[in-house]
Amino acid sequence: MPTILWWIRRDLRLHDHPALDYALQRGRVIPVFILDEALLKNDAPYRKNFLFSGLRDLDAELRKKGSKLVLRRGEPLVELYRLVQETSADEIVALEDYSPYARIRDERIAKSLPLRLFAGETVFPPYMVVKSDGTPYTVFTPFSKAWKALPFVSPSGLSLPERFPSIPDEILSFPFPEASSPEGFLPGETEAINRMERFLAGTVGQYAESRNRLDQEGTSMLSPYFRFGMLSPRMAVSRVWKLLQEPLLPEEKKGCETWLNELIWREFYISILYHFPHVLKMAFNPALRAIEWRNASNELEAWKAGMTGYPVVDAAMRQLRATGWMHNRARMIVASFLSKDLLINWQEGEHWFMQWLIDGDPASNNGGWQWTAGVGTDAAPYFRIFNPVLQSARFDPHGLYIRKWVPELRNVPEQYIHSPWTMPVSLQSSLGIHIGKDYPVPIVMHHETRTRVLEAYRKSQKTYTS
DNA sequence: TGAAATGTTGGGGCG
DNA sequence: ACGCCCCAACATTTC
Repeated sequence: MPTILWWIRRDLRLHDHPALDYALQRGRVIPVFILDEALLKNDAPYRKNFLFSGLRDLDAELRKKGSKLVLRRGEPLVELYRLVQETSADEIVALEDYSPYARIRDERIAKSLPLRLFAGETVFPPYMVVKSDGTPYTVFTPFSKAWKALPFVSPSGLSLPERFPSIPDEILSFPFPEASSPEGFLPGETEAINRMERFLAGTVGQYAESRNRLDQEGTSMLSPYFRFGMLSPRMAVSRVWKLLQEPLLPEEKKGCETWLNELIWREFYISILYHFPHVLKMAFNPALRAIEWRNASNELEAWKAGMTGYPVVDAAMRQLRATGWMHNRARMIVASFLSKDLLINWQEGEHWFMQWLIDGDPASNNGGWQWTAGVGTDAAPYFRIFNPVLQSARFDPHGLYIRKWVPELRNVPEQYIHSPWTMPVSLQSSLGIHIGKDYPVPIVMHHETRTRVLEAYRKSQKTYTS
């Protein structure tokens, strides 16, 4: 009976897993995770904690079935080579990982070891969703049309065996690193599936509207689970397709379609990064690569710390630091503020998000930043500039989100909560909140920065065309 | 998956 | 009654 190493990377699940299904059918499965030493450095603490506690959860699930997760540390190629020798494995299976780093790594490994890859990070692999001439889509709407036209196959529903093959004790396995899962995000596929079912049973009905509300829990909050493959995207799409076939209120139908679209956006950006890996280094739009970004480290620091003087921006940036998560609408607002109002290179924000986001993923994060900065594929036109005060009033009408994350403004009346610097001094005194002392004066004025950024973008375009 | 600037319309106050 | 002005409300265009 052949021995097969199941190399786990960003697919911490047992359900709907083509590589695992294959391995279980073919022989004795040894689940392995290889901890790259680079991962142990002191960055991305929330994401790392979520991953580590996710590994523990997966190990616990495997132990219930008589197996376990073998944890190794070091260079993947070296460790896999050793493992193949130790276990006399015949084959290594894994899910395709489409990030540039992973593709290079896997290609190298496949040259010297029997590595067999299966699709599963996305519903459709990025090389499948292409135009008839084979070139990739760079605009979302045609991409999503082509995506929806591809033949969708629901997860096989293969039931997993009660018992997995046991793992011989002599296989070296490191102890799991200490980690506690970030607040609000229990790790693991059971939690992921429960969350999705709760979402589909309720919230999705108002999703089209409520997903934008900063003061409500209107989003699915599933991103960390997709990030680590604790939830299969194909499973999610299968569930939402099924729901769409049931009789639904117009609002519910709209909610389901909007959520499906979000799942397709995820695949769109995975596809963009797959076909255009250079977007990690520069703007997708060549005409906007020559923008003269401001070098304003004090303003960048104020943005990072949530001390810009714009309550909605500060609330969001503090939420990120405190929890590792930020509401999607808030991500757009703070990204627009950094790139447009402060005219600071969006890549600074991209890196900061990767450092702190529990769901940080190069494809979605880069895609989102390029979109907001207006320099990416199918990007918001660069002159589409968010007014942080209007966004705040529209999506946090009573200032509840602000009050939660910027407690020094807790008692500011609704009328002034989005722009506290407009409070009369007498009111500031009676509330005991002095703008400039207890909470910052805005570091820039939006109406002034608008013209500045428009000029900078225009200049880059002009340089490019001439 | 905007917002600001500019243009148009129509009702009401008023001489 | 009529024209004029103001301005809010809405529409269009511009960035």
